[in-house]
Amino acid sequence: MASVKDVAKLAGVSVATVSRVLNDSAAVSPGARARVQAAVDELGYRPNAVARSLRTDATRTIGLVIGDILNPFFTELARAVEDEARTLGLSVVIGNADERPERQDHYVRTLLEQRVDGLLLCPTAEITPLVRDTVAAGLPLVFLDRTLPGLEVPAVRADGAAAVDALVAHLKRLGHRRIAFVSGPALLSTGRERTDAFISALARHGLEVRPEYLEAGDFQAASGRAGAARLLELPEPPEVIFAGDNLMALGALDEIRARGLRIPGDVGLASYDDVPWFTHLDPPITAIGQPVQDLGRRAVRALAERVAGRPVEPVVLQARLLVRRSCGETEGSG
Amino acid sequence: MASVKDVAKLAGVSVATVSRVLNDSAAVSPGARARVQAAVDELGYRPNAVARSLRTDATRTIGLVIGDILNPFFTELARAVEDEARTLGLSVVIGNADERPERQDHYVRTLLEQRVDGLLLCPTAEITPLVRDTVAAGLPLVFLDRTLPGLEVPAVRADGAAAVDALVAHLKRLGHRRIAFVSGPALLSTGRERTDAFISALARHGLEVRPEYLEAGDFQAASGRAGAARLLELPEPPEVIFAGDNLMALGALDEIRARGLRIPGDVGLASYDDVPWFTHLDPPITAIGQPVQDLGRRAVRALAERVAGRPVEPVVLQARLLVRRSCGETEGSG
DNA sequence: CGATGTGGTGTAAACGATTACACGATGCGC
DNA sequence: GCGCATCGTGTAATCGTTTACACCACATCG
Repeated sequence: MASVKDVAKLAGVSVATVSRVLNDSAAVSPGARARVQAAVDELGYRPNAVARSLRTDATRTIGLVIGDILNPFFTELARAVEDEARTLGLSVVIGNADERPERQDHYVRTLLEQRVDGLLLCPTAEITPLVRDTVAAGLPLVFLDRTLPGLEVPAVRADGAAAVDALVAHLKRLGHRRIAFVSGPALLSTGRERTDAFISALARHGLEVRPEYLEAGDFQAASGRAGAARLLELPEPPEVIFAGDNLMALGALDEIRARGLRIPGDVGLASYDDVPWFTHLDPPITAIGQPVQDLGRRAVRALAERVAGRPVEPVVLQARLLVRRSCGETEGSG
Repeated sequence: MASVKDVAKLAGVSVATVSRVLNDSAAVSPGARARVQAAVDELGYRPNAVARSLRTDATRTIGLVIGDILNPFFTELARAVEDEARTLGLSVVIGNADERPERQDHYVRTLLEQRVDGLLLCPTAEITPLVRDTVAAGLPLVFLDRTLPGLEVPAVRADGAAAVDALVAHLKRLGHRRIAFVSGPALLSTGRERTDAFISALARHGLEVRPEYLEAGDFQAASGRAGAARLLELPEPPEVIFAGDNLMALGALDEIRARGLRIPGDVGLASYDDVPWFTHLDPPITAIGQPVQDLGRRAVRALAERVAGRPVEPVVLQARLLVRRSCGETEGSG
């Protein structure tokens, strides 16, 4: 593959001039510029980003470590990150942690070795030594969707407390009193926050918080199904099951269907996180939607600021309730 | 960030020895090895992959350019590719072409500059000059899912002819005669193949191929919806709509629902490509499933072979029919 | 007319790793 | 004790860029 030396030779100039033409970094005479361009075209020269990165100590690449690439929430998030990065001229290397801390660390390590300019991390579980070291080493880092307490790292996330409150209000209006929640892992900030939001929303609306209506899941479909099964076998089963993420909602849906129960007639279903196919189910699933596009874009911009050495504030966007028909019909909508 | 020089100084050896310890590339005395290890740990040294790549002319990174990251088929494919690559110690940089040739080329260009060791490409539309040049330049390349005719590039893909035939047989057995197909773009090999398979399956089963039952779509949901709308407004609408991919099936589903029609009572629906939520719909959607995991894994292995300089044969796996209930009940299953 | 820019260019030193080559110290066979 | 292989090590070149620095030619200004 042709190098700047080859281009220089063919154009009859020095490598410095070639580099100057390629980067517009200094004045070059029109003649030299034209000859360099011609040589570049003739040789099909492509700058070697590896060499450039070594010299400039910048890769124009960021890393994105997500929780689970098969979770449509993260897929959409990755897509948004890519889009924004591309407009900024950055490449994105995606690592799929598969919700496993050791795999998260694997990718963080690899990305570190690849010398990404910055890292977008959706942390899996608690702080690992590697993450702590990375922060300490001063690599530009931004948490996305999830945060880790006690680290000086800005986070870009969505707050769902108001939306959860609106959901509980909606359910109460429909006459429901017995509402169950299948939570995410307490190790994850999103897991904790959603549970807290649910509990305080119940309290605020004067509904009883029954411990047996709190099922612990792990953001995967199987746990949603298992949680739903336990809830539905309670002597007094809940009127509505609220799942802490879309995968657990899917699991709960399976279990409800497998038992031959009807939604919302026999039991209502709601989900944290909205995914496209929720609207295609019968009935469509009531969900709490996060501004995923914005989350991704803002995270990239925040990281770019950090890479440029500027301080950034945490970003908190608002999730919102999307009322559909899976918890019962609202007057006027059926 | 610490470099080999720092490690060498701290360990009291030369950089060559450090490198030898790190790569196990030659005999090193136990004492020196231990001192190097200690220095590495103390400094938290991480090798700079950028420098290493420059010197060794290998990045241990492959590129993957997919058609549309929001299409669950490609998401799953990307996941499989990542998994296999990881076991081989390779990193994957994903580019999302969004089904746009210019965006595909953008990523190919970037990946070329990043000097990936090889490229997995799900080509969007016809051969672009860049792709032709890339092949000519000798970069290890493997086509995945889709192929481009006339290029000396091995492809890893799934053949669906038998599955489409089985689908038509299944539909015929259920008493259906009027079967419509919403095709993918004829520019894509997968679009063409599926249409051909459909037409010859009809012929083989003695069913009429009616031109008005062939709707041209583009693998996106909107075109599936539009195609279904036109089909359903025909004087003699089809008994079953077979969509050329999962997104168009989604669009068709929307249109069918919007018209208040029942599946399969009023019209049947089948889809090429299976996605997890098909089984969660009511009724579950009959689909043709591709061995996505295998496709991804085989593609990575084929590319690794090419990178190693060994020739590889094209790989053709078989898609298979997954009978569910969206085209009518088979005896014994309802 | 000499001093002082300034525009255009080239030379060579980095960046951080790998590795060819050279070299001294041992061990071994004869 | 000599020759020779082997082991362990260090020096320095190299990969393909960018860029500090030096330089020359020319214009401008007092």
